Amino acid sequence: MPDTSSSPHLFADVLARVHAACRALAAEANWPEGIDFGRVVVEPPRDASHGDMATNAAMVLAKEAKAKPRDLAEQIAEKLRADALIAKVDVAGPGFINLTLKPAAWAEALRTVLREGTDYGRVRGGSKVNVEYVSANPTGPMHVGHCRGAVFGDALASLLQFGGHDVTREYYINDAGAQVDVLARSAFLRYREALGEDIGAIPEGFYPGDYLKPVGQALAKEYGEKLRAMSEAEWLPTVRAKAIAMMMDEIRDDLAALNIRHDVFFSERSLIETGNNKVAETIDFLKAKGDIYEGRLPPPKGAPVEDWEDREQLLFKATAYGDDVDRPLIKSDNSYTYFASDIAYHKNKFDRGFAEMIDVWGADHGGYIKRMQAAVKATTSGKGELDVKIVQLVKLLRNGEPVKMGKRAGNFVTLRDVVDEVGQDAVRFMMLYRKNDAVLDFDLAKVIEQSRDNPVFYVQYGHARGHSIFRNARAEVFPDLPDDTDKRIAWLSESALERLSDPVELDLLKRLAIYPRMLEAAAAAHEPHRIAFYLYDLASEFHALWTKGRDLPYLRFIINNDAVLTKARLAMVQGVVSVLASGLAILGVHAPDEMR
RNA sequence: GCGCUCGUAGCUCAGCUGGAUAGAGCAUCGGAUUUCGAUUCCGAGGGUCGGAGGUUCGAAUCCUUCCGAGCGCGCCA
Repeated sequence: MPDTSSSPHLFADVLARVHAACRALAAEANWPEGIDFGRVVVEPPRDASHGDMATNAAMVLAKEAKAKPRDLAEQIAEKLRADALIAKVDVAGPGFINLTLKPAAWAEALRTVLREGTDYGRVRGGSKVNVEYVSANPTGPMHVGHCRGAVFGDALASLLQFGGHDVTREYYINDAGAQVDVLARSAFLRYREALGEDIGAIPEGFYPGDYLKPVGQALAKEYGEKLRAMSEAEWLPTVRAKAIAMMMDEIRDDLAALNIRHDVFFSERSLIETGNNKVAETIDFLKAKGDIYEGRLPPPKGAPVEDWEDREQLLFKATAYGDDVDRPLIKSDNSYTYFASDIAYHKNKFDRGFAEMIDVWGADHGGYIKRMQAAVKATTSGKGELDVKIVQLVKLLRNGEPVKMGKRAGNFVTLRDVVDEVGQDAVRFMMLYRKNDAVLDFDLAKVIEQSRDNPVFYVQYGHARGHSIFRNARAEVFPDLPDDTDKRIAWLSESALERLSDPVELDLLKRLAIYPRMLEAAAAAHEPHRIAFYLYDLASEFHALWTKGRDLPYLRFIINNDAVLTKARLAMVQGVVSVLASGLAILGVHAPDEMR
């Protein structure tokens, strides 16, 4: 259980009070033992006129308490009326209990924001989680297609970290299959080219991209003519290792352009090292459990396979764990299938202490989920849990028109091209401003527009506007308002927050109070996009309040002849600024002090 | 043929793991704005939540079944 006591927030607090009321009632009315309060929630009602919060306690508990929901609601409501934090309790509809809090509760919520600063909403003491993302093949630079999974995985990792988990960010390097041999042969061509040989057009079946030229040059510089004299079997391991190392450097650079850094780069090849063959070990392990057998598979349906050969082969009993068909582990050439090493890899994660694993994959790998989850179940005896997050395709547009593929680096737009054109912040925010499993349109022209159309700008501008207000306040009212964030917060925490009483101000405070609850839900669901939407809403509410000050001068943040009120409002602005900065930090997007 | 994902306003999408009268942004229409520093703000119209059944106090959400779209479908990673 995560320890939430270090970060009390209003919704958790009220939920605890509702629980207490129910428990008291349970004792009085002799409810059966062991009633589960887990389904009781406290949430903001859809319609604000119902109050500040609503709970479904009576409806959820009615059956077990053997009471009618309405009656039970009345009894719980009666208990809650005695609560010092709660101003009004109503029972409505089928048995909702609507709560209206005393205004002081919202001031207190703001005080919590200021006190906790960048830790507001943070939870401590959670479990170990492994998030594996990107894992692009080391056969070339990253292209736009990789971008979304990279950003998503990174933000999810940050979100879980903020939610108290001990997170490891991991990259699985597919450096063992046939593809990296093709890479090696392609690099060898470039090596011969670097030695002055005319290699002509790159033949079919090789990687044609210019990005392998530096590899060839590096090989020429390091080995001179030596490799050329060798047979392929002799030079291949050397060339392959060099090419993979250089590709991984390039990929790391690409990721750094998005401010993404992994903790662990795990090599697939390391799993099948002679003398320490984890794949063989894993297969033996599953054999001992009876999850592996020699058998035949029916030919695949759908698209016909020309060279289908019916043969006896080593199969993993995936169907015993929810998959549709058993899966082969060894190819006809006696090497392991990708799946076989992937089983060993995930078992290895579990053995390293990760009972919770998250993999981020592209949409084209959707068909692979069941078998991988089956494998995790089998290798961990059900103790390990794998959640696979699929990120859908990104459609790259410019002013609504699909972007033609460039030919600079092969036949794709590189991740670097996109980051260079629109910037890291726009890429990161927009990749997260959509549910991960929905197709995303990414318009290169729109994301750098400075308007409300562009949520990146809109949210960042909210943060900048807050700072603009501080600058003005310093010039007009409080020359000693500190510039340093921590000092400013300390300075503002002495404000008369009870002066914040206008309904629109209270709405803003309520929005701030929800932040920890939103984070909790987003972390539990593995859905970082909720943060992006929350931030947009918060910024929107803040901008609206700012504009209101034009028509209604008494709502301006800076009131020249009322320093006390001004200070309270600056405290509120600070609350907004803090939360915007916090949320943007989790998404990995900068929170600028001014827009340029 | 099978599996996975998705289907919500004219368009692009949210909808807090089952809650009350389904929400934003574009676009359309109507207003406000010589600004604490913008590129804003307020309001209106617009919906059979793909269709049909079911589960229960209650369904966009869960189940079944159709329809439609995308992805995938032995030894490719």
